[in-house]
This record gives sequence, C-alpha cells and structure tokens, in this order.
Amino acid sequence: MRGKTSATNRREIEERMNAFRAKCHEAGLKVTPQRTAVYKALLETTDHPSAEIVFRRVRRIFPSISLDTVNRTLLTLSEMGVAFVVEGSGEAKRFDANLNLHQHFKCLKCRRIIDFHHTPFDRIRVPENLANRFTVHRATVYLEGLCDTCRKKS
Amino acid sequence: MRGKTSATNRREIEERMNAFRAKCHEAGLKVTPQRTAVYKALLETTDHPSAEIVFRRVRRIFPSISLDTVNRTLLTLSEMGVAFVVEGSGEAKRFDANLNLHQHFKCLKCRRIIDFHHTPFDRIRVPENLANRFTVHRATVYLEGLCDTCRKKS
DNA sequence: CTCTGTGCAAACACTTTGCAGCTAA
DNA sequence: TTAGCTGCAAAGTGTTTGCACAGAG
Repeated sequence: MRGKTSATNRREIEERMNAFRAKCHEAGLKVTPQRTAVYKALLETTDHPSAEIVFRRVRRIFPSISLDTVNRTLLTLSEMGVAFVVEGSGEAKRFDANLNLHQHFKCLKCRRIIDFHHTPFDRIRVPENLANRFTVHRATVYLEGLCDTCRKKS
Repeated sequence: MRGKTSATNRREIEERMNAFRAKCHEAGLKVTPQRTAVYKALLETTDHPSAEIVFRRVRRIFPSISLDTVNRTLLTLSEMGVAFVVEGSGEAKRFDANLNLHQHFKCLKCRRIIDFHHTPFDRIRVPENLANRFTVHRATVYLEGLCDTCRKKS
C-alpha cells in the first residue's frame, strides 16, 4: 500500500495528469518534463513525502533533475491547487499554551494562525476503528483559507 | 487583544503558574527563573509565537536569557503537556496530491502522517460567523497521538 | 524567437548538539 | 553537593535567491 500504485488507480492517475496539463496551459505555465515527473511522483504515493523524498523518487526516472527544481515545482503545485502542504510548513515552530478547547484557522497568505472557538467542534467523536489503531491525544478541527485582511488585499 | 493580558485572566495566569511549578516538581524538573519566564511569556499571549518571538519578549524582563534556552524550554513545555506545537513543526514541508476528501492523523513519536477517511468528517459545517471572517478553502479534522507501532514500543 | 523554467552555488533561517560553568534542590 | 540547566559556539538540515543557459511554446 505504501508508496505503491494499484492497477485500479492507474487510469485515475492518467486522468489527473491530463487535467494537470490542461491546468498548466490555463495558468500560462509550461508543461516541462520536470514538472510532469514531479507531479506524477507525488500522485503515485499515498504517504506525504518531503521535497527530498520526491527528489529521490523522481531522479530514478529523471536523473538530471535538481532538488531546487523539485522544491520550486512542489511550491508551484500548491499554488495551482493540485497539491497542498500538510503538517510541517517548513516554517519555524509555533507554540501555544492555551489548553482550553479551541480550534485553529490558518491564513495561507499571511500565515497567521487564528484561534476560534465553536462549541460543536469541541467534542469530535473519534470512530472506534481509529481508536483501535491509534491513541488519540488531540482531536480538533482545522481550517485553512484566507483571513479577512488578506482577502481584501488580493 | 493580540498579545495582551486582560485584567480578567491575570488570576488565571497565576493559577497556571502554580500548577506549572507543581508539575515541574512532579516530573523532577527544576523550577528555574528562565523556565518560569518562558512559560509566563507564552501564557500571556493569544497569538502563536515562534521561539524567536518568545525570546524577544522574555528578554525584556530577563535580558541575559539565550535563544537556545528558549528553544529548549519550549520543547520541554510541549513534552510536559503544558504547551503544544501548532502548525510549523520545524520539520521539512510534506506534500500531498490526494485531493479526495480525507483526514490526517499525526503520530507525535515517529512523526508519520497517516491518512484516514471517516465520512462524517467530510462535511464540516463552518459556522456563519466564521464564514464571514474567513474564506475557507479546506476544513478538516486533525488527530494527533500515537500510532499503533509507537504505542507498542514505548 | 522569446520568455519561463532549470541547474548550480551561495546565502539564509531555524534547530540541534557538545561542552564548560552555574545553580536549584 | 550534585544532577540538571544555561549560555555560547559550531554544525546540521531545509529553503530561498541570483544568475546564466536551455528548452517549451
């Protein structure tokens, strides 16, 4: 399962690749072999690789690619909306000593993390099959988007 | 509001400080002035400061403290469970091209991010007052804890 | 042909580590 | 007294930037 492509979703990958090419054209971005290879590598995994790991994978079929290109491409992909960054923003750690129940909203533009509180979100019910696999310490709702200020600016 | 302490929660801060001292003793950790100052600085803010920012704040009342100490202390605080790290794990960015609805579980020990899918979590209803303040691109449930493997090991 | 994208190298930002001296208990 | 903590300096890891050349459109 990990990192492997099942026969079933091979067609899905092909579809996504086509959609990707279309989206590049739309956005006025060139469809370079590097870009294609990076996107494909990312599609073919179910784990959440770092740039370094994507780099190593892509290099197997595209030996001349550089890590910089992989980094830049991954950034481009996130900006296009065909990929996103999960936990590990690359930025400095941010700390929180507020142990009262609350949730976080993160602005993708100014990177601010804003606390909010919505009582129905306090009691996330972790389903049983997950509770068996994991010991859950924290279960919270996480929102991502644009804050008021940044939304006005753009 | 931002970074300020209101008169109302001044007592709450004092309470937390006492609980903190107790917790240090319990854990066999020394109650040093540096530690106390860092924790207090963190309690007194509602934003989510980086080590650098905590450092600058603490230095105002404890000029001889070093950034390393702040870094180490913040780590200690997270391990004690009196603070936690929000977005910005300090680690490398991780990417995900899976645009199908899914949720993430993060193991605090091995740092793996594991996808899971629980249909009731797919449609988080963002309350209206938030929808006014933010443009939400992604709303998801985020779990944190120990995975099966790490739980067995410890 | 043109202009974006790429590769390389250097700069940067943040974190971690090793060690000697200090201090809370 | 002494184990744990702090400050300093150096090394490590990951990301960003500037520039010249290459290649997609």
